[in-house]
Amino acid sequence: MGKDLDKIYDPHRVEDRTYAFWQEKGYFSPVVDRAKKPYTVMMPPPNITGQLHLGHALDNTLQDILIRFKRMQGYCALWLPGTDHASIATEAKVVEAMAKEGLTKADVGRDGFLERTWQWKETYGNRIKEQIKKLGSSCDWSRERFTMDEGCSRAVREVFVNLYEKGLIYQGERIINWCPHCKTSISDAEVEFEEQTGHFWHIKYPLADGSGYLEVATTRPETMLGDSGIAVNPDDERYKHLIGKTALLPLVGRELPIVADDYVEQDFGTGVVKITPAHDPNDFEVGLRHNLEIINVMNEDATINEKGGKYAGLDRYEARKQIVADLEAEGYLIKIEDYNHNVGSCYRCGTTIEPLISKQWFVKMEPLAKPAIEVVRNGSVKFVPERFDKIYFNWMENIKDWCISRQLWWGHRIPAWYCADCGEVIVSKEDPAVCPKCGKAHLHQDEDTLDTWFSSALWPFSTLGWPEHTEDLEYFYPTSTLVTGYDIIFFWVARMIFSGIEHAGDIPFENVFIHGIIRDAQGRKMSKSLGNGIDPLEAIEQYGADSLRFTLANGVSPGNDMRFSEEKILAARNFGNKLWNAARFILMNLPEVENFDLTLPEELRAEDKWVLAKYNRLIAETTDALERFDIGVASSKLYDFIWDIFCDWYIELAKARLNADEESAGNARRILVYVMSGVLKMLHPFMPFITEEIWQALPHQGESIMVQDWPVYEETLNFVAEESDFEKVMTAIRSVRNVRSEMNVPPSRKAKLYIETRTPEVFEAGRAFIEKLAFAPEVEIGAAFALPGAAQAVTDSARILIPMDELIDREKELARLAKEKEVCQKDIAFLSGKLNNAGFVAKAPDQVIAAEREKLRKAEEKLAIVEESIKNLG
RNA sequence: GGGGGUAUAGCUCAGCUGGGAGAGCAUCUGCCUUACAAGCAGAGGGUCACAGGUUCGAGCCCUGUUGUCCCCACCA
Repeated sequence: MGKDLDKIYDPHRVEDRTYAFWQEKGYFSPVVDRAKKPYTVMMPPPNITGQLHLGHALDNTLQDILIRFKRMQGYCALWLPGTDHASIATEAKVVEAMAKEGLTKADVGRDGFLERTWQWKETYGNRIKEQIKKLGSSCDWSRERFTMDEGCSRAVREVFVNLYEKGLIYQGERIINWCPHCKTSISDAEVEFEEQTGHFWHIKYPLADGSGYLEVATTRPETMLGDSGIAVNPDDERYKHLIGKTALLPLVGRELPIVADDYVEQDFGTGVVKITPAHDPNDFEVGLRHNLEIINVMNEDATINEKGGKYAGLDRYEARKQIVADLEAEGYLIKIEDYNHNVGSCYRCGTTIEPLISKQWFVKMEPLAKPAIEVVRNGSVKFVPERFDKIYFNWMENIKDWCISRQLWWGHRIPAWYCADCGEVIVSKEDPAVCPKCGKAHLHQDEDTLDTWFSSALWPFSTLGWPEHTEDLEYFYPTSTLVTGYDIIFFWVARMIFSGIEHAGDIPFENVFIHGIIRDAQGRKMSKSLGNGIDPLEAIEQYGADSLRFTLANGVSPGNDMRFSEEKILAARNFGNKLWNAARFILMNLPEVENFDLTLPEELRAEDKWVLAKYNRLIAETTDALERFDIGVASSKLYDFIWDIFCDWYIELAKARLNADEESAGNARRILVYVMSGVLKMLHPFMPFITEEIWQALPHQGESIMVQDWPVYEETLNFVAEESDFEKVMTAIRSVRNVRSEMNVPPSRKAKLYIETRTPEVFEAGRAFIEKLAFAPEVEIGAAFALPGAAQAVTDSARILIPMDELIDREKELARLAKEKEVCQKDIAFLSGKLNNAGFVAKAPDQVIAAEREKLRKAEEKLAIVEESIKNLG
């Protein structure tokens, strides 16, 4: 890393090399140190289904910012990375890939399929890992985990068996959500509802005694093949007399008992409901209450099975058409109404789910949810922003049992065995050789695997070695902060919370930092079908990882979605370049880099104290914002300071000194380096590569910026009076520039300045800067000047006369001053009105009143100076 | 049906515990003032969605209305 920097920062030259350097040094891998406090973040493991998208980039950037910040603050910081096997999603991808070769799962068999899927994991898992590295993520690769690795799999078994033994996992016949495309059950959380336009078919169900018919309305006529009853409301006068009688199922002829159940609402539809226990969750409940037969009429691919008689083999929608046609032909169809209703679909493939009765494994949720609600209620686990706890409570308090078995091959196989001889069910951590009941060896393992979220739920502790009591687990658990999107609070966050409490004996994390999703410039969700997604790797390729990170961080506001656009990343790129050039300037002005005095000089000048006071405040504000997870605020504070305070002002001021006497120049250099280094450290979590590159080039101590101490606010740098004095000089400079600009005077046209002021010492101290920055070959400071032909710049502490060669436009000048006067008068009226208000003076805090008095004083002073100027003109 | 977010400059968004509205981009003007034209110096531009209320004082707190986005539930 040389001393001379290129004119433009080139991320390509820096990033991979720097990342490798950090890794070599082992900075990402913390060693358990009891003298330090741990700070732990578990990376939400990306699915191995493909590649990272911008959402991952955001999630990763936020985590890296926190972990780098905490590491610099002296915590033993662990960020543990990994990937998720994503059972259903990955299986679908592999099936799809095989289909291109003309193969199916059945062709290759379970073992063959798993072999292919592990191969997939190898390829895509590694690709994702490389992508995470490209972002600059300082996660500990030596502790990298995979949800199906040996340790995580062991944790899964341990948990399954523990829950089973406590009676919290059970097997049962329930209505579950079946995806006919993925051919597996899915949990309630995995179903997405969407309103669709459909129909209400009104059908005659004749009474068995021939005394008439009941009118039934249904949205899914094909399910009638599985009807086993008719229900009406017990209080419905229209149908009361029919309760206990039977009706005949059209087309099929089955007798259906007519039962009374509160579930039926009298004023919805016809008030008569056909009951299909095998294909509707509510009907299932009604069926249980009235002992109705459960008739499953569907196959796993949503075709009608043999119970459907002549409709057997037809797809569900084809069957619907036929049935409706037959009903009509036979006179059972009364009418068809348009009807909008919500239809559930599989969150992975979008296929309309089919509620089916099926034997599955479930987790009994209520006992687990209770303590999980409590830890959020009592503040042990905090959501940031807080409002997400409501969403969490709402879900947890109404939670239903969790269907965890999946009819998939890729995943953790359910550790249950069935004895072919005696029918015993064995649930065990170790594979059993023989049946413990009958001693025979005819065992076969349950074919199903577990919901992928079952293993993700254990992530905060399974990754640390649980169920072993490892040193890592003892030290790093509970973890500190979980960073994730609001879209997986139910899937993941909630399940980690109850799992942590239940199995690891403590909350999994203290804070849940929730961010939104990234949308495109028009605010649309990024999606493959819209083709509006932005590939983070392309963005990095084009603008550099730091630019991407800064864009994401700077735009984030906790819990809210953000829009991503070319303009924003361009602005971030420009910011990096600004920083780069500031560094170049400093370096160009350093006689040597070695043996440079990194401390502050004893003697500080007005502008030094001014910049140090600002810098000091920046430390407090940035640190505070980061502690509060206000990442976007922290980044914009840094941006503003670097651009406005440091580059636009302090560097410009320093230019006036660097060619002056050696002592002043030397001090200026030390302050430039001091402030720059500090700012680089604070910016490092956001833009790790460029800050490292610059820091290495500047005079420094230590081997890397990422292991430097985080800057600390110091009371001794809080130069309040000097700061405001120096700002008088700045205001004067701005005011002169303003006047010149309004008069269209180019900087090349110099003009001498005469400064009338009551605080000449303040302007005396700023003389050199005024000359340079207000384009004056010479500055005179005094109490009174008589220069009738001069333009005049007015501030609340000075009247500055700018004599130009040519005559000024007296009318224009008068108008400008009159406007200034008017503004002053308005200010005075406003402020004195406020201060004369008895209520304000009596009730407002003292410091507010004092501040208003000060404003009034300044306004009055400025008015006096403006009036003097006007008089001077006339 | 229930809950939540959001409404601020042409666009994207800040605005900390209530103390005279800010940034970036865009627009206009003038500058190659040798760190940076990926830049510098200026300028214009806002009834803070609407209506009430609390307060000495409201973009911020309360109530209601409207627009918009989202989550949950799911009556066949």
